[in-house]
Amino acid sequence: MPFALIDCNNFYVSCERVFQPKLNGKPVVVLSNNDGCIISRSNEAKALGVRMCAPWFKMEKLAKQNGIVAFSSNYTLYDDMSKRFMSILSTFAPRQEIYSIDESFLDLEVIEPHSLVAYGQKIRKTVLRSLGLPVCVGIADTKTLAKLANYCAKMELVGEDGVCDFGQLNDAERSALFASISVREVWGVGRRISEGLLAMRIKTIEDLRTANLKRIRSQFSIVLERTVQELNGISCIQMEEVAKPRQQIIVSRSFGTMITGLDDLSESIAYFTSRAAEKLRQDGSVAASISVYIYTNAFKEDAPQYTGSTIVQLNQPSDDTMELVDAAIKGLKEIYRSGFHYKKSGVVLMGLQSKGSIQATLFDDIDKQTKSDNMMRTLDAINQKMGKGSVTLAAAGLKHRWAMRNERQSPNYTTDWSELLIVE
DNA sequence: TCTGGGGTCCTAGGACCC
DNA sequence: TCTGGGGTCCTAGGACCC
Repeated sequence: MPFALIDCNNFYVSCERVFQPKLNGKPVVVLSNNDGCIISRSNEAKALGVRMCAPWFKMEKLAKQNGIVAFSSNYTLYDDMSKRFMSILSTFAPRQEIYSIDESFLDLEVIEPHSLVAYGQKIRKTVLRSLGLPVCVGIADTKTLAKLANYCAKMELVGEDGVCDFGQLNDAERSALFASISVREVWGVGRRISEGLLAMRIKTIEDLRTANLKRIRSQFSIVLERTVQELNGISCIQMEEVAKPRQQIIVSRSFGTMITGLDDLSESIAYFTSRAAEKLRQDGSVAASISVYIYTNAFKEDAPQYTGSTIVQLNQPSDDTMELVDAAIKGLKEIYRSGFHYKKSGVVLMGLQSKGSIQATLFDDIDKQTKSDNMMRTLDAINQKMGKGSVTLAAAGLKHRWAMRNERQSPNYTTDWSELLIVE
């Protein structure tokens, strides 16, 4: 029962290139929030030795020498492109699991085994033609293998034109292929686990596939045991068509400049909490508690370091921005210490539950609750219509001295009429 | 000067109870 | 008073992912 994994090549870079085709064939990178480090690279940038997660300030010289074009990340654009991508894919299979912003599993059970490769090609061509994004397709009997087949397609190890179907390989071919790839490339095997595996002399994917299951279970966990099963074609990880409701909502940022005062920190916390509360209401959820944290810059080893964090319980689960901000500021005051240069702060909404499931009796003051709901609905409606952050709490401030840098951001081509691409 | 942000799941260990 | 085992629930931290 074959799964396909479709993954966009260098997704963020490819999104930028759709609107600036002259960048095709050129080295391009996209930077993280705050223009901190590199999170997406074109193949040409990879060929120049630009590493994933490399700090941008260390790469600027190389960039200048080689004409690397850098963009600040534009999540509004990427999210919109992602929605279009997922919508196209949904027409190719009865069941789809959206796995990340640029990856999706499809259930290809209904496709004849001998025509899977051609079907994969059709998916590729359709996405490229209608959206301009290059993708690779991996096809196999389990999700773990489909991820691996996708990797093989991307690296051009087997398959052709960006499609790899493991069903086309016989046992000997598969073993030889797996023996040539590091175990680190397996979905679910990260740095620590690969180190542990190495100590057991398990280096390649073939080593892991043929490893003793009981030993894997006892030395590691049931998770890795399932991975080994999946490498052997036994499907243990099912498709999840309906996204589970989120368990927590995090909003955090590094600051564009160091800040020291409680006022600036309070502004940032109020602002982040407002954003988190918006997401919470979009999900139709309420939070039972909120965690607040602040960091100094760990990279500045000679500067005094401090991290503070705390969790504030709400009187009752809430989705009201003002209540959440009050709680967050209370938490911040507990953990704030003067005399430090702060680099980052953040909030986490926790204990999320569906608003509908909260018993009416919990809302002891119905009147107050209705007022709050109306206020939040209005707030969200205005911000939706007029743009993010049009109406905010005074506590979130206007100066935003802590705001992140994003000096190289592209326009919101697809979501803002005033930023449409102009063809000259 | 300058080093991302947002998630999930599992496990171990402590608190508490019988 | 001490001793013991077993169960549940919660939380913190680790590991992983994109």
